[in-house]
Amino acid sequence: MGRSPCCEKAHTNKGAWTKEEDDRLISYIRAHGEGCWRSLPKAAGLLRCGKSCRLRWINYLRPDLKRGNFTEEEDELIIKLHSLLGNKWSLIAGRLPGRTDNEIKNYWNTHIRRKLLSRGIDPATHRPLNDSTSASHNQEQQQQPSSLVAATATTTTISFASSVSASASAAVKQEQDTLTTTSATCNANMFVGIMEKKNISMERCPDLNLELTISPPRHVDEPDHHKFSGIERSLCFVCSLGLQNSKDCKCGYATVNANNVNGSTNSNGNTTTTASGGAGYDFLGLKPGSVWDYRSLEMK
DNA sequence: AAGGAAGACAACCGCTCCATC
DNA sequence: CGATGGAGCGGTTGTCTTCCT
Repeated sequence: MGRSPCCEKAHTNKGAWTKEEDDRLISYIRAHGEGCWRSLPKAAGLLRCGKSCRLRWINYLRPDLKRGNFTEEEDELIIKLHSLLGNKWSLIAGRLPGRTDNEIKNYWNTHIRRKLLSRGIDPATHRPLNDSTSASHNQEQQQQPSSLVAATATTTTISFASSVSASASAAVKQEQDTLTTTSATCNANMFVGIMEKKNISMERCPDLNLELTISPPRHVDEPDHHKFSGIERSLCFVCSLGLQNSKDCKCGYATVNANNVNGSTNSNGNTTTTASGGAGYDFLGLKPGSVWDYRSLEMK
């Protein structure tokens, strides 16, 4: 296609940033805000590529960054999220306030990978290293149509490695409780479809129970927009993921919601509606009362 | 004390996604 | 609807530091 380079490499500095460059970048962003990274270097008087400026700001200079060592809780959360999301570092970073994707990626490669290996866990699959079934299991999943995978899945728990800390175990237990005590039926095929659409590989969730029944729990203070035509109903799994306008919606929310939106719809047609107040479920640490908008994970 | 190995992390590169024209 | 460009992401590399012999 032959696109132009993002900057004139001949006239840009590379390598470590100097204090002066940092100061220039900070003061410029303080004055003008983030964005327009391509034009920022020139405007700020920096001999740097726009991408380099963006990276320096996001990974190092941003005022809301949390520096210092990762806590044990953060460790376990990263492991848990990685088992769900794979190498989606930006998504994982979105669940760890003050941490950047680059930081987490580096930390994973230098610390957690080794930590898991020492526990006898494959960092890539989150299954025991000597588990001969894991490889073939994954292979089967890749070869089979998703519907077949769903039909043949028989495990009943979501496994986040075997030797997690007590606190992480409690968190997992809480999520499992949330997942298994809800009412509406999750169509396994639909779930696989969502996972595929969102690029979440089923390989990453090897033990994920595809026969889960899943929905937000019922709550006495359920907001009115969950009561379709005045009748209280549970959201289907698609809607619970924040994909209320999806054609995969099975609960009818999409249809009803088209006429009764409590939020906004962006140019993609993706609703950014969230439930206000009321019911609480905590899938991946969502605030009580929120419907999971997948994009909200990208918090940078 | 010196030098090599390993670890840690900042930064770069190339690709993809998405909005705009 | 395809081309284009900006922004963001994930993989990889480079360099500095620490550890070990």
